[in-house]
Amino acid sequence: MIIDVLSKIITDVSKSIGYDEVMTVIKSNRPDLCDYQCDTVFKLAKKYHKNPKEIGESIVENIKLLDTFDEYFSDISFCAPGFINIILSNKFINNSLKLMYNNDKFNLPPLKNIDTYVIDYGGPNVAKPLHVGHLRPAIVGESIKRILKYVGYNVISDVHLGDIGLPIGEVIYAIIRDNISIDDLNLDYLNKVYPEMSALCKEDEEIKKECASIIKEVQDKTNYLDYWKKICELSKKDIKRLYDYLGVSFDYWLSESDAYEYIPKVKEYLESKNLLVESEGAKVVFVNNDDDKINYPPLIFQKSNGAYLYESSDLGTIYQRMQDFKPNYILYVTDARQKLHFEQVFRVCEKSKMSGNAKLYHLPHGTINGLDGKPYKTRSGETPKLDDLFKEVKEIFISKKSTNKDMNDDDINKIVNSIIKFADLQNVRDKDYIFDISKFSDTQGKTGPYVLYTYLRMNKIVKKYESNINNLSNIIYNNYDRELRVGLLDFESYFNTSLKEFKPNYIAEYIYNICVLMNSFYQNNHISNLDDKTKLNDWVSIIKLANKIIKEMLNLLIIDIPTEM
RNA sequence: GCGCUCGUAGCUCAGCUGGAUAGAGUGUUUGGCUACGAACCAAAAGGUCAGGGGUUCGAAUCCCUUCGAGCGCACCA
Repeated sequence: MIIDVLSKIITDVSKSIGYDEVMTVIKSNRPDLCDYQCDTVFKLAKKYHKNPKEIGESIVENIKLLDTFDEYFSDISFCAPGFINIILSNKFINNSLKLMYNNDKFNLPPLKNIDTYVIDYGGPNVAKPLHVGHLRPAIVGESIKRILKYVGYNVISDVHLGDIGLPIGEVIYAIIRDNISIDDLNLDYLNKVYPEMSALCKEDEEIKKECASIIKEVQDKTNYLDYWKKICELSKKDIKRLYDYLGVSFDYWLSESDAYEYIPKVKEYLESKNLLVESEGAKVVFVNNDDDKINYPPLIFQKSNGAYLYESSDLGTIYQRMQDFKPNYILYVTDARQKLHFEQVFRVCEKSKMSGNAKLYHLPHGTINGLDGKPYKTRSGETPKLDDLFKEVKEIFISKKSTNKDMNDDDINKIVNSIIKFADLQNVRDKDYIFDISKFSDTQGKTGPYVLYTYLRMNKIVKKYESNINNLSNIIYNNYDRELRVGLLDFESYFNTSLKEFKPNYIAEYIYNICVLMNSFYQNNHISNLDDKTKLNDWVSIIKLANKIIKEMLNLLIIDIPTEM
């Protein structure tokens, strides 16, 4: 990476004149002055009790003496109060671009170890239609999965459906109450009765208890199994349909109920480690450590009525994953509000050594809020369905331009997907954001359509003219040209941050930056009718590289490119 | 009560392992289609970085404190 190369050069030179410190180079925050900068001179000044000017200037002088200076630098200078300002040489810029074009994954370094990741995302409950709250875990998870696969990790994805918790007991209660036959059971009924029962159980303790005993019987496989199977079947089909539309897919469609056969094993295991304790009628694991400053509530493994919960099935699932997949990492993409839950589960794994050497991470995502700062609801107080959100965005998109209604449906769906996904994924993963339909249907500015539009108009040029990146000259023709080339070099830095932090927003940011530079280039440089064949080859090559990057990065954000727009 | 997030332009947000003049989008005002696609480009205006204190050569960023918002805390998921 550019930054590593420059850091090493400066560090080596500094060492050679007696300053022992790793010199870190960063992208310049004064692009009017330089491309990259190094601020470590301040540190040296303190360490060696010298004036930063004296140190900085001597480092710069010695870099200028290097035989290889022209390979990398066009200019390097010391700037008060303590910055080393770096301007890259055309040669270095262009050689780096060639490397990106000619190598797989734009010259990302190969992995040292091909680790196995299990990634758990989506996680919807059956019997409930997917609503806007399900959007984030699905696409954030899918995006992280694609990023990990892109660099070459072995990735196993699991939707982990919630199919055997209390809400399902509530729905079965209603089915019996309303005397619905299995054949008459349908999605509309489930959609209606789920929120109704959830409200009822909050009010009425007795009914809640009955629902709890119903689900206990399902867990024990003693009763209601035909209803339960039918509910799961109906829901799963509907959930798959929407995930298909979103481009979200899973290697495994396992669910909480699949974990139940492992719960006795986990129970036995925890008992063998003397971790399972009876408390207030329930079986719990105390997860506090001696040096904890705060008091963590115990993990409830088994309720006093004998039923199991989310915590128990999560532990069962970990048991199953360790046995079947032998992962190095298990990632959970869920709502940030579940932080404490995962802290408890992970602590049980750690105390019991159940997860061996595998690392377990909760990758929280923020909530989609309304303007009031609370989880997004419609005016009537319901959480809007995902189906309706897409329908609405589609309608708004079609009405934006008179020609849009003539587009083919496939292209429209791709653009609608790009609007919603780019609007979502550009947000920092673990922060809440405010949902605004006008923002979620915008096609101008920092949006999916802006990126797609840029790609398509550039792609016409790429298709029209021949080019060969290996013949790239060392000329950079003007500032628009230069800024685009230097901008492309940021790829590895943005990508690696995304990968390291499991945050797709850095990739979205990079794509957008490149598009801004491309549009500016496009508007100010005209390629058609260029007589200069070298210039033509150079420019088409750069655009070709930029478009290739955009296409592959958009795929990591689950955005497909339409044929036209 | 304890804990976790957070407070930056009218609005929605970046920037937070300390560095130069705090950046985008949107909105407002203005200019650009007889040149490869105007879902674009160019420019202007807009900031006591919630308030106060501290550490530092240097603080939106680190520490303390006050105020304000959201979320989580034993048998829901």
